[in-house]
Amino acid sequence: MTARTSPEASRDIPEATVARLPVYLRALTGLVEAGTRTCSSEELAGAAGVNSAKLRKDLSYLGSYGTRGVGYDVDYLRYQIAREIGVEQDWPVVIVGIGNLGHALANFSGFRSRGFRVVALLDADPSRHDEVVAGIDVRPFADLEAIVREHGVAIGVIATPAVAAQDVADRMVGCGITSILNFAPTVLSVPTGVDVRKVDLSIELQILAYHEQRKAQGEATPATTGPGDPAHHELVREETA
Amino acid sequence: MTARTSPEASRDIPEATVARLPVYLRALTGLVEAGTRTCSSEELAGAAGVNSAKLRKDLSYLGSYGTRGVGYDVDYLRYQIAREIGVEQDWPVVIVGIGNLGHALANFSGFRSRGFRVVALLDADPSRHDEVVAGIDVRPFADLEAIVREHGVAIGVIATPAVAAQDVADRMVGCGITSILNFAPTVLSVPTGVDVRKVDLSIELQILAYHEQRKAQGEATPATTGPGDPAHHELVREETA
DNA sequence: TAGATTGTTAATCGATTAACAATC
DNA sequence: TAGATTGTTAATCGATTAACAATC
Repeated sequence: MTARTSPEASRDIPEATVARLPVYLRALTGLVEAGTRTCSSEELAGAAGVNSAKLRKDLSYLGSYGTRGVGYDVDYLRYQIAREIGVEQDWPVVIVGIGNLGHALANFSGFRSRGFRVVALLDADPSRHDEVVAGIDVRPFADLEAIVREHGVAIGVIATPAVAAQDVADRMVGCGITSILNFAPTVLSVPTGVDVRKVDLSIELQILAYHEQRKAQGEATPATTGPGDPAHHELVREETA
Repeated sequence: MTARTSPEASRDIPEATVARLPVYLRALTGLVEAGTRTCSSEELAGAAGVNSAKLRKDLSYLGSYGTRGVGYDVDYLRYQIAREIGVEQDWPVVIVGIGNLGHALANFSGFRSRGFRVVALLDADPSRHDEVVAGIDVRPFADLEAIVREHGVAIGVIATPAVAAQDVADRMVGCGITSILNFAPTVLSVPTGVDVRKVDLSIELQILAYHEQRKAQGEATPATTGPGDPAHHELVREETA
């Protein structure tokens, strides 16, 4: 791997901070594109949607990349965060399951610009092996091992139906993949040392529904109204105004 | 809204617990479908991918729905959690932005079974207004207000490009939507009282990349290897085995 | 009654935040 | 020097976990 420039600074970054670094990176990229050379923690925090105390605390885990009284050099800080995350280099990824969602993921242009390169699309369904999606051939799932070996893939994306996901994960782990992004609505079981992150549409919506329900409860509650009922809606409107 | 059966039990559920309730709900639905009548916290926790102490603590915020020495009635607990989340009723949602991702979301079958009903697909691009996606007409974005009023929509999904997302959010908020699920890679600014949840592919992958990079650092580090390099891959494989 | 399992307590851990000394 | 802003401290808050009394 690339030589480390600041070997000790990167130890033990809290997980909550790690999850925000990509947000800061994106905000900084926006500032670079807007031609901004320098920014304060206040400005950057605003762009990232956090408060400035949290931002400064987060950045302090990486090192001291700002200048007191001045702020941060946008481009320099962007580079340092990208390096810390590890996206100065390109990570090869495979996507398994080329249904509607797999199509959308394969066509997602943000991959390339943000440190990732889709090296293969795999699907178990032979009828999809003729397709070319986003300029990439869809290949049989059986090719997984060969592709992972050939490209040194460490990150896999699962976009299959729920029933297939555990099998796909097992095969991925079996051939050396140690990070999985799972879009299938299942709990995956993987050995220690393998990271799984989950993106789940229903869960996100249900979390919103929970809070929405409670907002509605805070209002006057005519027994006959509810979400989906136009009368209910007017109440929501008042609360928001 | 529907009358509350246990008015005091649902106050102040911690956010971390709220985020896990949908996971428990899904696990319970799986158990119901498998014909399981009763389960212990240990079993349910296993199915949900958490430890049993956390599960019991979480459930304790809802009330006492288990029986000591016996466990939980699967169907009864499933109902109580669904009611608590608010998905015993159907929430009408609109999806704005019918590109690749919007297509995938519109076709996502889990909506219906999990408490949501897509009542409209909207897109600003007139060339898409002929399309029918998942049996639903794609309509002009200008119809948003009328649709929200007609169906009492409280939850909106944004699947547009990043540049359009803030405008879409403003319009949604303006016509009474108070919960937004945002797939566009932008920080949305919304007034207090409006909930936004964000799903961001690049961020998830970058979080994985960070950990992946650190796994690689723990190994022997021949200066010339890195991810994407087959030699590197063999090292990853050893760590996982 | 004996065994099993919940619901709760209390200790621990991690994350957030405001305040401010350091310093440009 | 005076004003601005970082990096850090310390207090607070929230989440996790193990242990166990309650009780079926």
